[in-house]
Amino acid sequence: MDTGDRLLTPGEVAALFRVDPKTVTRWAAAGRIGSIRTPGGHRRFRESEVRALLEGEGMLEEGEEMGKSRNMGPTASTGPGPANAGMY
Amino acid sequence: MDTGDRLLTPGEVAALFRVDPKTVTRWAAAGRIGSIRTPGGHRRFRESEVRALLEGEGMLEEGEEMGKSRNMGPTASTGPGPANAGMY
DNA sequence: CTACATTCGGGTAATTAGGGTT
DNA sequence: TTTGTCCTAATTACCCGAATGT
Repeated sequence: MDTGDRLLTPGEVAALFRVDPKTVTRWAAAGRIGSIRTPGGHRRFRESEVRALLEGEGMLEEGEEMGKSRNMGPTASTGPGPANAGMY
Repeated sequence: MDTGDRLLTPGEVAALFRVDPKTVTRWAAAGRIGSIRTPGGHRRFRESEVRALLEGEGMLEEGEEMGKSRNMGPTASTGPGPANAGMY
């Protein structure tokens, strides 16, 4: 696996997540995503980390339509579950 | 590989379906539509999947109305079919 | 050096999530 | 069973001027 430590700008990450670049900055400020700062203060993000966040819980299970059984299974957090701090 | 399609916000999908954003959120929670979560917890939907759901009603003719018989037999499937888009 | 786009900061609306109810 | 509306809290989007990167 290529570590792919290519650095992405806030605008690139924002386009991938369909959010505002300012939002990506807030993620970095909140510690939800690692960031590298340039000497001038701008942020850069690792592509590998961004991709991991994108596919973290997107297209895993896709099988349904089989009976409407309310499967109260355990919360299967597949993959690197980011510590959700926002839970009231 | 990279799906490379645009992401839609719940409000966008709700406007396409003429429903409340809350309903779209319920669809995602029920697993009827794939969703990508931002680190902040908000959902984003793939435009290709949404369009497939919007126009996918025409290729399968399933005479199925709103549930009047609440008899959930073994073959009671309320759905147009497995719209699996996960091809890796 | 100038020119342009982007990204800093903060501050304030708009949207979304979640639960419960009709 | 599905959808719509109520609420509160969190997240996100757009506003500005100033600084940074190419």
